[in-house]
Order: sequence, then structure tokens, then C-alpha cells
Amino acid sequence: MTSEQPDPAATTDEIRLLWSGHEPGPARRGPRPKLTRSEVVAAAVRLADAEGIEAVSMQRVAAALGYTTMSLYRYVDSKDDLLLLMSDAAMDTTPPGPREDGDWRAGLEEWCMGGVALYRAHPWMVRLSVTGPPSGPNGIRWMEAGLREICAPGLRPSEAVQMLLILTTVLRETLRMESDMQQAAHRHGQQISDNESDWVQGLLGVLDPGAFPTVTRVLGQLGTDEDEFGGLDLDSERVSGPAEGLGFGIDRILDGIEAYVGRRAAD
Amino acid sequence: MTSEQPDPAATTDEIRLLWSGHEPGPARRGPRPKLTRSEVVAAAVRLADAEGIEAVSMQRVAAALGYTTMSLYRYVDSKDDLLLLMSDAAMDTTPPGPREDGDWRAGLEEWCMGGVALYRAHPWMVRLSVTGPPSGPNGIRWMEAGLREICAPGLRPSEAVQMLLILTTVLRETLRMESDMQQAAHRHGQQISDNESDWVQGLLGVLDPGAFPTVTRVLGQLGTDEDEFGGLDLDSERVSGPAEGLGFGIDRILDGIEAYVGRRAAD
DNA sequence: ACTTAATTGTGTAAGTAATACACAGAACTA
DNA sequence: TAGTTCTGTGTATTACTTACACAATTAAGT
Repeated sequence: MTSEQPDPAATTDEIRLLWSGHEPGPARRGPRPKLTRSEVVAAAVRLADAEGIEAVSMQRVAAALGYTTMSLYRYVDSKDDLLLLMSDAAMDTTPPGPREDGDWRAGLEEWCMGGVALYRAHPWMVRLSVTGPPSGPNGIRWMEAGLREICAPGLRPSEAVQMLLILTTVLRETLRMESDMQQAAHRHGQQISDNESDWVQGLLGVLDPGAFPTVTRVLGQLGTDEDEFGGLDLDSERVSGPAEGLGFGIDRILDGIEAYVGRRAAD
Repeated sequence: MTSEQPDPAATTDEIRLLWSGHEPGPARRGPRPKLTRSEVVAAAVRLADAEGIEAVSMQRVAAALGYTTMSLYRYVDSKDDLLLLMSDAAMDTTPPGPREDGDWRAGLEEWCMGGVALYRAHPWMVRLSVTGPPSGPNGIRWMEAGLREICAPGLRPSEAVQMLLILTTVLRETLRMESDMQQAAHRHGQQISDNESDWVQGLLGVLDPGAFPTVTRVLGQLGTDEDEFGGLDLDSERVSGPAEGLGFGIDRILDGIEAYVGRRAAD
């Protein structure tokens, strides 16, 4: 566990940064830059994909490009800016949809699966602290796709934004736990599947059933016959771990939206 | 935005750490320790409460206690361990409940409000990366209280754990965004309420309505007559910002649980 | 009482990382 | 050609965590 000290640029600055062109202007005075901001960001993304976000230091990124550390600061104001640009750059894929048949629920499920794929492709993304809703071009593209589906059943604007934010949050955080556990397991040479039950077994060995009756009962029943997940299988690869239940959770959130719009339509 | 490199102890070690007594054993050989682990953790928590998590360095904590930096390592193996202990220590309050009337939904709402209060009291908590489900004594106490309510409608164990995790995740992340925005606003001397609309206004100024029709429409309608939040008002202080919609989101998740158990009961 | 062993708080220093600053050279402008 | 501006580099500063050795301190063993 490590802390972070987010120094979030004001939203306005953030937007300016993310939407400013990455390519060099036409003809400026000094020596022409040998790199572009996009190249720097791309190198950082490659590094993060390959070795994880903790490998992304200004030194490493510069070395990967064959330049000195300080040269990067000609393209990026700070490391925080670089990370911000990275997280938008990594979303440079086409989100699912649009769904033609108007089945908003299926559309949102597809959108979520797309998100899972995205986070699996760039596991480091879930480790960056998000300052707020998406602000970059690619993030907005994903938001557009998601909003298109979630607005279909007739949510009000604030409601749609809020629920979409919740969906991405749940996705993100669930996958972050999965990735944390994988890292921990890897570091200790264990299997991943062992790790979740490690938590359960470790707790059961420590907890006093008298003091925590519900927790001990519930943990004790996990994975027994009393227990079986219903719901959508978002995690097609069937990796065990927290993401196992992600589909169920998403399903319940969609249930909630459905119930709400149904109730409202009844009035 | 800043990265973090979580070095999560294996779950087992984490549990051992969190459940190991904080007080000194009876009589050991050398000079008797002048501090206790609890005191160190408490000092760190006080510091984080007062100045934010970024103020918590081994130096600062030691100075607050009147000792040298290195002395802390007699009580704590690493800073990561300290942060882990802090996050459990901060949950040292009694969670709401138990609800006697069996109204699980009201019970969960209360539980969530308790969580909001907790995170508001220790805003730095939302900035620590959580490696997984709660593992410490206090975290488990909160989990016990939450599970008690969420199991009432008859969810299966995995389902209950998953949904409770989702509730806390949504709580946490929503409040983290709120806190990020407050920090950003504070740093720039703006009002908080300006800040969310900063995001909206900033985006609207940049987005091409042709390319992002849904986003521009939805953002444009935010806060107009078309738009009005229904649902639970979790945020009694009515601070504007992301937490404004938190109650609505929680409500929908509870709707989802209700719909699910209702459907299952029908079989 | 006296030796031995363990343990505390401290000082020093190593290692990593972000980034401020100045400078030499490059390339455009006038 | 002179002047100006921008690039990449080298150096240095700052802030951190934490390894390690040491002297002082206390209990255990005799």
C-alpha cells in the first residue's frame, strides 16, 4: 500500500492539456524538436504495459527513447501531466456500440466488457488516481458510447452521468483488486486462486465467531453448495479472483436502473 | 495525478500485521520501548487528519512524536505497513446498526451514511490504495455490520460480499472525487461549486457536437429543468460536487438488489 | 553481583526520484 | 550576418524511504 499525493490541475488546465494538439507547430525558431509529445506518451505507455506503472519514471521513459531525463520536460510539464496523457492515450480504441436494436441493457453490458478488455490490456490504468470524470478525447469517446446506451431508457442527464460513473468505478476498482492480488501472488510465487481463499482462510483463523457471527458464517459458506453466483459472466476467461463476481455486480446495477425507469414510466 | 506502486504484503502477512497486538509484551530484554505501535499509528492518523496524507512521511510522524525518523522502524516494518495500520485504525468507530425492524434497505442506507461520515472525518482514507476487502479488526467490524443487513434479504454469501464491496467502492470513489475537486479548487482559490461546472463548461467549450452528440446534449442539459435528481439524499450537508449524486447511485444499487431477491423469491 | 545477550533510540549514509536552472549549440528571422 | 528563440544536456537540489552500525539500557543466567 502506498499513498499518492494527487496534485490535480484545475479541471480547466486538465482539459486544455488533454485537448492540446500533440504534434509540433509548423515552423518555430530554435532547433526543431526531435520528438513529439505523442511519442513521449506512447513510450511511457509501452513501458507501463511491459513493466507496470511503477517502472514509469522520467529516467526510464527517457532512456527508452534514447534521450536524457530532462529532455522530456520539453514535451511535458510534469510527470503528473504525463500520467494524465497516458491514461487518455491508452483509451485509444473504439468502444463497443452503437447498439441498433435499442436494447440498452445489452448495450451497456457490451460497453462494460469493452472496459474490462481495456483495463486488461493496460492493467496499470487502474493504478492511476482519477481526478474526476473523463476529460480527454479518448475518454470522452468512451463516455459518448456509454451515455448513448444509458440514456436510452430515459434517465435524466445527471442520473445518466452518475450511473455511468458508477459503472466505470466498479469496473475499475474490481479489476484493480484483481491486479493487486495478482501482483501480490506473483511476488510471493503463489497461485492467484490460492490468494482469495488466503484472505478467507486467514480471516477465519483469526476471527472470533462470537464477535463476528455474520462474517464468519458468510466466509465459511463461500464456495460451498449454499453459494453459487448467478448472473452475467463478464469475465470470459474465468480467472478466479475478485473479477469473478464482477458480472453479478454489474447485473445488479443494471437491474437497479431498470427498476427505476420502470417505476418512473408507471407514473 | 500520481502513481502508486502498491507492494501489497501477501494477504496472510497483512492479516497477521493487522491482528497482532499493538501493546508491548510483558518483559523483554533491552531498554523498554518508550512508544507503542498504537501511539505511532495514532500520531500518523492525527497528522493525516490535519494536513492530508501527503504530509505523512516518516520524518513528520517521528517529529510529531518527538523522536527521530528511524526510531519508528522499531514499531513498524515499513511505511506501507504504517499506512495499512492507519486505515484500519481510522475505522475505530461503531458502525450503524443493527436494525431491529428487519428493514434491510434502511439498514444499508444507514450503513452507507456511516461510511460517508467516516470518509469525511478522515478524507485521506480514500487516497490509500486498498489491496482488497477489509482485513483488520475495525474493517471487519464494519463488514460485520454491513453483511448483517445485506444478508437479510437472502443473498448468497458470494453475492452479499460482492455487493457490499461494490457499495463501499462506490462510496469511496465518489468521495475521493469530491475530495480531489476540493483540493484542486482550494489550490486555485476557487469555490467548489464552480469546479464541477468548470468541467462541464470546459468540455462544452472544446467538444465538437457533431462528433459527440450525446455528451454535448447531456452536459448541456445538466442542471436545467430537464434535470433533477430523484432519490435518497445521503449528503445531508448538500455540498455540491460529485457526492451530490451519491444517494441516487446507492439507491439504484439497492433497487438492483431488491429486484434480484424479489425475482428469486418468485421462483 | 556480574557477565551475557537482546533491544532501544540515534546518526550516518545509500539509493531513488522529480525537477529547477544554466548553458551550448541549432535554426529561424530580420 | 546578427539576433533571437528553442532544444537537449549536465549539474544540483530537494524530499523521501530505509539499511546499517553503535552506544546505552535492561533483563536473564550464573
